[in-house]
Amino acid sequence: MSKYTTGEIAKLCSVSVRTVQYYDSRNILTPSELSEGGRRLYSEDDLKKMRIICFLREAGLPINSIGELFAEKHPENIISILLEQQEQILREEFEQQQKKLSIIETIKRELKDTPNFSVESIGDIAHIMKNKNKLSKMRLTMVLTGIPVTALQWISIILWITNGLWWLFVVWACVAVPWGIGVSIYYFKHVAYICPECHEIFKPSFREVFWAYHTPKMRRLTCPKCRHKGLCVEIYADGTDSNNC
Amino acid sequence: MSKYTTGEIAKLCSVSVRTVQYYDSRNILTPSELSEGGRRLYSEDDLKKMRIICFLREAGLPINSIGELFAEKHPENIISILLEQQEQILREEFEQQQKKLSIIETIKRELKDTPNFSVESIGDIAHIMKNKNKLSKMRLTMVLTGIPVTALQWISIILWITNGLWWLFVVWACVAVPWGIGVSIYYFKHVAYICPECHEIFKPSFREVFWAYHTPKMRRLTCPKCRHKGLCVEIYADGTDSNNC
DNA sequence: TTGCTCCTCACGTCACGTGAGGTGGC
DNA sequence: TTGCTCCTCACGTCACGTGAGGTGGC
Repeated sequence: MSKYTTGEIAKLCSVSVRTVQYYDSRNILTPSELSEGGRRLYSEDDLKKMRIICFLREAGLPINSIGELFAEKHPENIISILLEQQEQILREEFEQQQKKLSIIETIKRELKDTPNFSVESIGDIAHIMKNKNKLSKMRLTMVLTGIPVTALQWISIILWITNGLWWLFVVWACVAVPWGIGVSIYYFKHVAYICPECHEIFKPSFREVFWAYHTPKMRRLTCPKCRHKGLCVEIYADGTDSNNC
Repeated sequence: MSKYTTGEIAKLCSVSVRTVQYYDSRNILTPSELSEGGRRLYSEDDLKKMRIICFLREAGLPINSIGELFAEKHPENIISILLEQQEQILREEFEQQQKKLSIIETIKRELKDTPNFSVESIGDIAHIMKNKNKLSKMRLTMVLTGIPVTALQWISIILWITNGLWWLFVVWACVAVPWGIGVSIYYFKHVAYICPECHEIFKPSFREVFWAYHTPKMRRLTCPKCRHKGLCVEIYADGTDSNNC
């Protein structure tokens, strides 16, 4: 029966000598024999065990778990549990990776598109990304509540033209006008804007918002802090004032 | 200008007080003021900076890099480099994740399919996974070299039947027989088998391999160590003997 | 005065890597 | 005898977490 030294085991398993020594100190794999000079001597079975340990480590299992596995009388019983746990952990890490990548991609895109990009712009991106879901949720809700109102509008118009039924249109108007005002105020209360110059987050007056030129995601406003006038990105903001967003 | 304490900054950025203190000690974010009692006081700008730091950390950037970024006079120049690096790292980690997951999936599958699964079986799986590519590469090479031989076979048969051209078939036989023997020996030299009982890796005699019942990936053989007779998984093994595989 | 928050050490995490200084074995 | 390998401390990594024991500020 051939015996292996620390260095031989290390080479055969493609790890460092230090790793083999470390596994001994942690009682993960203790050599089956010691030479008179105190050197570790590993058997063929030790080598096989080491190969299994390295393989499980490649799967990301922590050495403590591997140690427990081998200490167990019936390792078959706990191995499936360990594997399930590990798979769960890996899937969670996977989601984290996706998040990180999406942050990097977003910053890279802004870096390309924004002419005078500064480090502060990253703060703006953070704000936009974090409240993106809330903002689109709110926008979607508005569109959905708008559907019955719009439906009533068309029905009343058609009936007016075809049957001369004018009073339904009046009903619609009585509903639509307060609805429009209410929705606008609600929307206005839940958004804020980021100044591209000084990166201040501010809430302009309702009148300014109402009349300002805008694209789906931006609006031309004047920053109350630096007086810069230009397109400001719209973000979601909880009611009240601009300090708690 | 309002001032924030350590705890307030921590709460606003969803981190621990310890993290805020740690960033100070590492000179990532030092408070712009200290109270008379020696307490950290952060300004509005500090808060903004902290938010950017936390966001970059969410992207997985190491705090040292973030610190260097803010120390730079023109951070715009190095941010894209940092992002590229980080993306590279994430993509590599991603590949690692895939590898780990595939290992776990493979063990789980074997755990289901193998009736008397033991920890040693994991060593077999490691062997099979590691040499899978080499084995399928060798098998593919054999199939590819077989194509011209088979083509010649059919051409010679057809010409014999249609034109009575018998000598081309003789040529084919003179090529095919040595080719068949050569390929078989080559293949035999580059495979070994794993005993499902004692997990020994062994190379049986050519005759036993030749006559044994087999499936695409297994062959019914007798293990030289434990004398168990059963289906053994075929694996790739470099020439010579079974010790260096 | 009483909670609450904050302060600074100082050690722990995880799986080793990296020397330092000394020794075994061919 | 000379390289080479191996041995054991002991500290470093990374971004904090977790007490301990003491103090500031409402």
